[in-house]
Amino acid sequence: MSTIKDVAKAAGVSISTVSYALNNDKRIPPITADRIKKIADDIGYFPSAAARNLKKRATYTVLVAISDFGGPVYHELLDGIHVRLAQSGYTMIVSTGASTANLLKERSTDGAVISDIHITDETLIQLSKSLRPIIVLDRRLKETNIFNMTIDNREAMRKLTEDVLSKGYQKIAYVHGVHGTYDNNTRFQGFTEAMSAAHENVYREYQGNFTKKSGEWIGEEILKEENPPQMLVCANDEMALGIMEVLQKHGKQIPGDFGISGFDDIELSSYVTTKLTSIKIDHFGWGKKIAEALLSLLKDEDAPTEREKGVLKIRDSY
Amino acid sequence: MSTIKDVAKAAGVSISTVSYALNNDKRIPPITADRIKKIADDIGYFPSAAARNLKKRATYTVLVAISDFGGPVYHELLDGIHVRLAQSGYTMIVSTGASTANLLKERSTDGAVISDIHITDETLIQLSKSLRPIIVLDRRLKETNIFNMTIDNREAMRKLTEDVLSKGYQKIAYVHGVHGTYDNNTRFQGFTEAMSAAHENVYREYQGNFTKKSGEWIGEEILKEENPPQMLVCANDEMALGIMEVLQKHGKQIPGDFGISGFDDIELSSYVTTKLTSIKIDHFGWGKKIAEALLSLLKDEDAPTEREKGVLKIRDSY
DNA sequence: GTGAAAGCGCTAACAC
DNA sequence: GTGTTAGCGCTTTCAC
Repeated sequence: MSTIKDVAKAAGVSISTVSYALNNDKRIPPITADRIKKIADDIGYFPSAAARNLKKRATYTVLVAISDFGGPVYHELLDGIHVRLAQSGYTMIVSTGASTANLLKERSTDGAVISDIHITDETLIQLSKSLRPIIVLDRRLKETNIFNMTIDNREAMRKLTEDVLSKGYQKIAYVHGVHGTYDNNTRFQGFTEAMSAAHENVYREYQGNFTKKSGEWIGEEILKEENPPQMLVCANDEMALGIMEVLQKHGKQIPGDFGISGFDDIELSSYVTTKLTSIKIDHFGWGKKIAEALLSLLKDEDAPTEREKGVLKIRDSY
Repeated sequence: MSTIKDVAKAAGVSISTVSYALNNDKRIPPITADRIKKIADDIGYFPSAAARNLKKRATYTVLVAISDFGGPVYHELLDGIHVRLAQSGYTMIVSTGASTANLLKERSTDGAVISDIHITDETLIQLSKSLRPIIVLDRRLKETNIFNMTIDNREAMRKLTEDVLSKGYQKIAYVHGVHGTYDNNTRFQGFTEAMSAAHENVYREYQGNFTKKSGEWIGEEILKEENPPQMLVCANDEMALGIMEVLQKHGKQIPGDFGISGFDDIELSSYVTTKLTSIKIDHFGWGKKIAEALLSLLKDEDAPTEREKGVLKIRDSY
């Protein structure tokens, strides 16, 4: 492993000249610079990130922390963030679980995007004191170095619920995701808002955890009920898909016997026979906006951090 | 942002004592060590990764490079790697595209696991000279610091094809994934081996690219044929699912009019009505083995890098 | 236009 | 048991 010293020696110049040349400093004439670059190349020299980071107190790297690699929603979001970051020469790294805490604490990146409900608010607030800009996607936090970019769940779910209501549905139940999470709370808020406005009572509430499995359990539960709901407004697509699968397997018609709606409009919905009515989020576009905002924050500029809108995709499931 | 100096000053000791205390050096008596740790905590001190990395010439971080965040196969693999790495105090970071090259070049991690066909062999070989252990999952490379851990595609696909043959199928076609990739090549090899052994001709070959969309196109193509194949052995599940969807949508029976098989046994298969016969890979377990091997290599120990076996999951699609 | 040298925040050898 | 100090590989100020 060669260092800048080796290059300097091989080129017969000082290490500072090598540094200037490699960083395209205008003081070095192109001829010299090219010669040095050529030599560096031949030697197989690459600057050490550790040394540069230490000296510059910057890493040109951004961390995106997610709760797991399985979620169907992350794909496009990560792509969106990555694309925009790459344009500006930033490196994006992704982590989960314990790794995330390590990376944040030790300032391995210049900024971070957090979408991992396993990280507590307290940890984040503590960390925000050493790591400058942190954008959170999965909660709302009012803190100096923390910026919020969330999806306008409430508004979207209100619209969806209004649409359900307009179709004449009664006995409308709500299927919760993980209790206490931003996404679940705000989606439920939008739902109740629309229900109250229409003077409708919430017929029943089910407690799921955003997974397809939890949807399946709820589906079984519904099958056993004497007076089941007519309509199931679900906090996300995966649960809706789970419920739908179980109900259909038992001969229920959707729509007909039951109406179902989701949220997120995940790609999976296209693998399924009855197309799910859902809220589509442009995760790729949103990812680009998030990166854009983070880039501004890294330059100490203000950044727009408005809520991302969802659009109602009416299909066949109610 | 506080440094080790601040802690030393606050504790009235030298920076080396702080360093020793924080790294649990036995020379520092527990009382002192605890006092110093407490102070570090109060100050909100965390060691800088950059400084430590530079000094120790190690990062205790491992990179996993994948080709995109969307693939349904990566989820469990990443979880498996992460779990094992975390046990040994290593941090795992994941990257795609341009970011991967940056991280590898600048030695931001101590080792790497590569599953990204966009990275050329040449790049990898060049990089392997500075970054010590690299495990590749998506190709076979014989190079000093590069280790191969691949799935035994050939053997698995041979078994599957033998099973197809034993069911009496004729007019058997193969659906290729991305041309030239390790996975596609070796799966096709296994297929042809079994076919030759049974003195069967390959009825037809279709060229897909591992995506569901490409499966759909192939499905359309098949519908137009006068003498379509009876059986479609696909290089992966996603293409098989795409074909199945199109054929079923046009009233074809599976099995019956067509038999179909996949490879990978992705979770998605469970969203679909006709369960796909496929090769199940224990990606989580494999991930743990990969991490185990990398950990050994990082300690300069030998590592077992045998091929991962797949198991045939016979279900309903042929 | 180029070089000498300081210093980023740590670790660890060595001295006491 | 604790402190002093060199040095990891760079960037950048300041001289020349």
